[in-house]
Amino acid sequence: MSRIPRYQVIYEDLSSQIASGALAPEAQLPSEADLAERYGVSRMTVRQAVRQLQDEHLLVRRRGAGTFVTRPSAQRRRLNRLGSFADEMGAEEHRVRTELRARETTAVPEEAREPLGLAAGRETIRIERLRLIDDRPAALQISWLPYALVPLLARVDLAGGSLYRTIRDHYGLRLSWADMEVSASAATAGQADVLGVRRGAPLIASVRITHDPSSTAVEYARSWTRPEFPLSIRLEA
Amino acid sequence: MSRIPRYQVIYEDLSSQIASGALAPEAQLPSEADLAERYGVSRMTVRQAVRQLQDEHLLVRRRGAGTFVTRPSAQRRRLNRLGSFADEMGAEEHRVRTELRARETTAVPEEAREPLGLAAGRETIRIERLRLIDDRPAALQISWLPYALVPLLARVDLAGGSLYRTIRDHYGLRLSWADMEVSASAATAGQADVLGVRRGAPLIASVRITHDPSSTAVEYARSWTRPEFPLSIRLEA
DNA sequence: TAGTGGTCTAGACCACGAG
DNA sequence: TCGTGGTCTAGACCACTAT
Repeated sequence: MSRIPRYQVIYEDLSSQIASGALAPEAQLPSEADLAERYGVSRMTVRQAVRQLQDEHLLVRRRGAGTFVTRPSAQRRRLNRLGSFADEMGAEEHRVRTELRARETTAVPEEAREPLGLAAGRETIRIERLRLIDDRPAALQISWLPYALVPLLARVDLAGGSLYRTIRDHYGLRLSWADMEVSASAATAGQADVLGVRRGAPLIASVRITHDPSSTAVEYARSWTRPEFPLSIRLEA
Repeated sequence: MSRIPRYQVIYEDLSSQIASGALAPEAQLPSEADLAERYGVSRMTVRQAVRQLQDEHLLVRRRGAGTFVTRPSAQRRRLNRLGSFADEMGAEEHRVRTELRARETTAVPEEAREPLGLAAGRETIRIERLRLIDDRPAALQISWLPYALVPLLARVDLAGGSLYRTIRDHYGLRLSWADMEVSASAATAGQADVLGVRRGAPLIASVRITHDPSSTAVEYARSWTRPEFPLSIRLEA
């Protein structure tokens, strides 16, 4: 008795056919009715698999015409995905190192109260990290996580600096989406010292609130990044 | 005979109930079976409406528990989609005005040559605009477009400052995607003067290369934005 | 006109969460 | 245990595209 949904099986089959090239870019898929017959399911089930692939921009449906594999240019790796710092910085090309500067239990700071949905005085885990790229200081990050969601995180080993992997492996928390605000600020004396820039030098300043699949806020994070390490975003129409 | 799908009607009804507060944040919706009965449709139709709202993070479904209204998160300059400046800034809430500071034909600058795929000395249209939000200077933007793609753009009326609409209406160019890099910089004397900040003040600095559906680069643009107008990005896992 | 995807029905059984 | 959302069926008619 398989516990895997049928549409998921179909999704993975079509997905791997696209990845392997068996279904080439621009190629037309069999009609939904055909696919339903081949997989021995109803058309609605096929549609659920196809919709998932459409959401990932691997397939395009054209009413009256058919379903087609998208051109590879549109399949390019999304730079706008929620990922670890190493992912974002392109860890393939550069050596990313993390220096843990502080990890402690503190009352939730004012600025994080509302985003995290915590009452004043509630405890959080505060984690301050310096990110280095090719041994050069690149970004200072401070995260606050509700203590109730990640108890004892202050004592857990942070796997290679990846907070996301740690809370997934230790607490089963999956991170699903984040709202991020990006601005600019002048380096304070403390930031300047840590990041190796002059006081008042411009930094990329950002605030991020990360949520789990049920939209519970899991992390409030601020970061300051040297301008030589810009953020890359791909925007689609 | 209505040509609007029923799930769309349900979607809009629920959507406006959420917007008006009739369905408050954290509130539980009636069950899918209930909604189906109320709207006089089958459950699958209700699910289609709810899925759409879930995709937009307005609702959260929890298996075994119910469907709930999401807590709202601040809406700022949304950057997930390629759109006009007014779109990004949320033109409903704020008055966005554009001051055209320069429009001329010039040789392609060095920095834009490779992104636009132009040989040295080729001509471009250069457009410099100041964006004001509620009459306060917010961003300085300079765009270069290959002359060959938009001949005589220097003389065409720029509809309310929307370059995108103008080149679509006059040249049939549709913009499909853009790569953007966001960083920070210190205001030069000229930028400081135009934007009303002190020289050396931090600004959000970005570079964007916009493409048409066939991936031809249509625009190379730099902009400097005051930090009170941060960019907002939603990241998905 | 033939074939495609878009919408929709009226059921069904199952997995999960809360009390 | 009971109510919820998750999955799935076997049909149907419609809107649209290509020929």
